[in-house]
Order: sequence, then structure tokens, then C-alpha cells
Amino acid sequence: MATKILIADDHSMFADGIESILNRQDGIEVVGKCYDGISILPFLKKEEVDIILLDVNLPEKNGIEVCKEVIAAFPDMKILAISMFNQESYVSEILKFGAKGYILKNTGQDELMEAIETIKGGKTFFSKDVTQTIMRGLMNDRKGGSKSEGFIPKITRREKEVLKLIVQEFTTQEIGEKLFISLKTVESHRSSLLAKVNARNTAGLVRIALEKNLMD
Amino acid sequence: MATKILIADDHSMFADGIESILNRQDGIEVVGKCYDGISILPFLKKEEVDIILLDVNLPEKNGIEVCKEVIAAFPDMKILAISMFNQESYVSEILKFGAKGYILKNTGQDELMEAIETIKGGKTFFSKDVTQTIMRGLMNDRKGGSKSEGFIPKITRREKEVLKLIVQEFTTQEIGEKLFISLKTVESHRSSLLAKVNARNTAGLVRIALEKNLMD
DNA sequence: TAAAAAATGAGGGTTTTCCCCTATGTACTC
DNA sequence: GAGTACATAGGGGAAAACCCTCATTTTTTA
Repeated sequence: MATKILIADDHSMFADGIESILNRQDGIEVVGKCYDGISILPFLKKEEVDIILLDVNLPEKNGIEVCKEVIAAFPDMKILAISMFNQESYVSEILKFGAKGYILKNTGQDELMEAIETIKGGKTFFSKDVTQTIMRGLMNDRKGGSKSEGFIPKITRREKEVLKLIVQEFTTQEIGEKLFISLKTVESHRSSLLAKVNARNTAGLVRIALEKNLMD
Repeated sequence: MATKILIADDHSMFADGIESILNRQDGIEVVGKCYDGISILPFLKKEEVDIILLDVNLPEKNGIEVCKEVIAAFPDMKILAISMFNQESYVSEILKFGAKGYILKNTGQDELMEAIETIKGGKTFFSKDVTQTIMRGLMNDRKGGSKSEGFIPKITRREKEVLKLIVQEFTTQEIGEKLFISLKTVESHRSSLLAKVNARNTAGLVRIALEKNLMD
């Protein structure tokens, strides 16, 4: 019986492309495509799926969240993470939550097929580049857990509210009044924002917020 | 005769996918794929190409550079820009350099085909989202003439230097040391910057600087 | 249901930014 | 040669941001 595959990627052009490649292969059937994180679980409850090709950087609900939920509901689901970025934080996070493999979008279709076959057989698969990243990550952990450069920890709901108001030129005082919290609390949020994005001051915070789209 | 297409995208999985989609279509032939910016011109010198599907965010040499060069060498070349981001700066830049269309990676294959057909016919094509972005950009440009709202007076050479350093998180003190001028002078420049962009504080200054590309 | 994360906020301090004011030398333009 | 824009820079003061430590409550998650 054909391997049933679900493609989850918000870039439909990419998803369609992968579908087109896979449908030419024997023994593989693309049973569905999801363009966001939230529609994956409902789909799995209705349709039988063997392997999910999961984009790590999904809007609404990112791939790491999705992976966690999917594995919680379907512990035997085989998830192959696909990402544009070979970032240690992403790789280790999603593997922690039960993904069986991780490949980059710049790997060729031969390697994609190889990954699918390997994972189908119950083993794990990583791109060569990714393997190196993981190794480097392990080494760093041993050294003392230094964080990778561009990685930004999750920004909480409240921090995001404060951040938006900062970018809109409101002062700490005004933000407090708008959110009905004390000036001190706003200062707390500002501090953790600065720490999280690793900025020295408001200028850097605003720049990074705009660069990395931290205010969706 | 079939339309000859060159796909330029560093994510080979994406490029392969698009190729697979296009090769199923009648009247379209994918004659090549480039995985970086530098190999495009040499390819064009050897092979005949009607339309280039060009990723805006290429490594080594980005899509905007490539577009400029390609149009310089082949003024009639039809370039369809493809990007993940619907950013005004990208869109207007690459159009300025002669791209005939701009679509996002989250547009479906029907729209891709429509874009290719349209461009082949000598017309231009933009995704709906992109059209809105362009309109918004034009509106902002026009604001300069009518109302004082949104209009930004000319920023002097020195102010621009200071502005760049502000955005890079340097303090007034540090900027003074870097430019070999007094703290007070830097403060003067900061003041006039705030006044010119009509911002209340550094946060607004940085935001506007990034939004309006004040640091070219 | 216990543990972790997030949100709240206080005290008390330093540094930085912002806002007035004024003023001088230089360079370009009309 | 007068006018204008630009870069320079000072004093002084108020406001805002930043930093550290600590503590409580609420919410989320394992």
C-alpha cells in the first residue's frame, strides 16, 4: 500500500511543488496539504496519514507547537521537519518533541525521497548540514549552553502588547496607563524584551522587532 | 514553440517542485535551474530563455542585483520575481530594475500559471497582496506633496551618520566618540532628526528610519 | 496537582534621552 | 556681500529609560 503523506507548509507554491514531485513516485500518495498549523490536527482526525512533511516556520501556530500536539494525539506519527533554516534551536526543539527527521529546503529531491523512505522504515533522517549543526549544538551544550546568534526566545502575549506600544512611540508611563498596569510592570516587560532580543536599548529593540517581525 | 523558463532559487526543493509543476503544463519548458545569483548570467549567455522565475532573496548575490545585471545584458528578458516577503522595499526595488511581475510563494499554482502567461504576453503581473503593497507605497510617496503628514525633510549627511549609529544601538556618548564630535553635537543631530521625522522618541525615529529607508 | 512560566509591582539607584536656550565657523547660493 | 543651510557645541534641567534585587499572584503546562 502506498505511503500516505500530508504536506504542511504555508507557501502553497512550495507545497504544490513537493506534491507534484511526490505524486510522480511509486508507492507514495499525497493525501492532503495544510497551509497553516491549526488545520493539521483536524485533518489527522479524519484522514489516515503515515508521514507528515512539516514546515518548521508555520504562521499562526509554528511547526514546533504543531509537532508537540500531533505527537501527543498520535504518538506513532512520523514527522519529517522541513525548514529553510539550519538553526540549532529549531532542530533541537522539534526533535525533542518527537520529529523523526529534519531536512532543509535546499536539499534535492533525491534526498527528500531518501528521507521519506528512511523515516517510513522507522529510522531517523537528517540532512548532512543538519547533522553538523546538531553535533555543534551538543558541543556547545557541553561548553556551557551558549545561545545561537539570531535565535529569539518566545515573546509572551503581554510583552508583545508592550512592544507594539513602544514601537508606536508611547512612553513607559503611557503604556502603563493604556494597559492598566503600573509603570514598574511595564519596566519589567521592557527589561525582559531587551534581554530576549539581546538589545542594549530601545533603538535596538525596535530595529530587531521590525526586522524579525516580532509583532504579529 | 514552448516558453523557455529558467528557475532561480536557492532552495532546490522549491525549484524542483516548481519545475515539476511547470513541466506538466503544455507550452512550457523548464530549460534550467540556478541555485544562486552568480550562475544566472553565464547560463543566459549559453541558453535561450524567455522568462526567469527569480527568487528575490538569493544568497551570494540577491535577486535585485541579479535583476539589474540581467536587464542590463538582456533588456528584453522577462523576469517574474518570486518572494516569501511582501515588503514594499523589495517590490519597488526590483520593479525599478525591470522585473515584469512579483508574486509571493504563498500563491497557488493557478496564479503562477496566470502570471507566466501574462508576462509572456508582454504585460505585467502582481499578486493581489503585492498590488496593495505597491498602492500603499505610492500613497506614502504622494503624501510628500500634499500634507505635512508623512513628509520627511531632507536628512543631511551628518544626520544620516548619526542615525545609522543610533539604529545600531550606540548611545549618544559612543556616537560622539566614533565621529570625533562632542556629545552635545550628537544631541543636536538627534534633535533635528526627531523633528524631521516627527517622532516623539528614539523608538519612533528607528521605526520611521526603517520604514522609510532613511539610511541608504 | 505540583511545577514552571508569566504577569504583576515595589524600592532605589544610574544613565540616557529629550528639551529648552544660545552661539560660532564654514560653505554654498543668490 | 547677505542669506541660508550645515556642523559644531555649551549650560542646565526634566523626563524617560535602564539596572538590580526582590516578592506576590495568576496562568499554563507537564
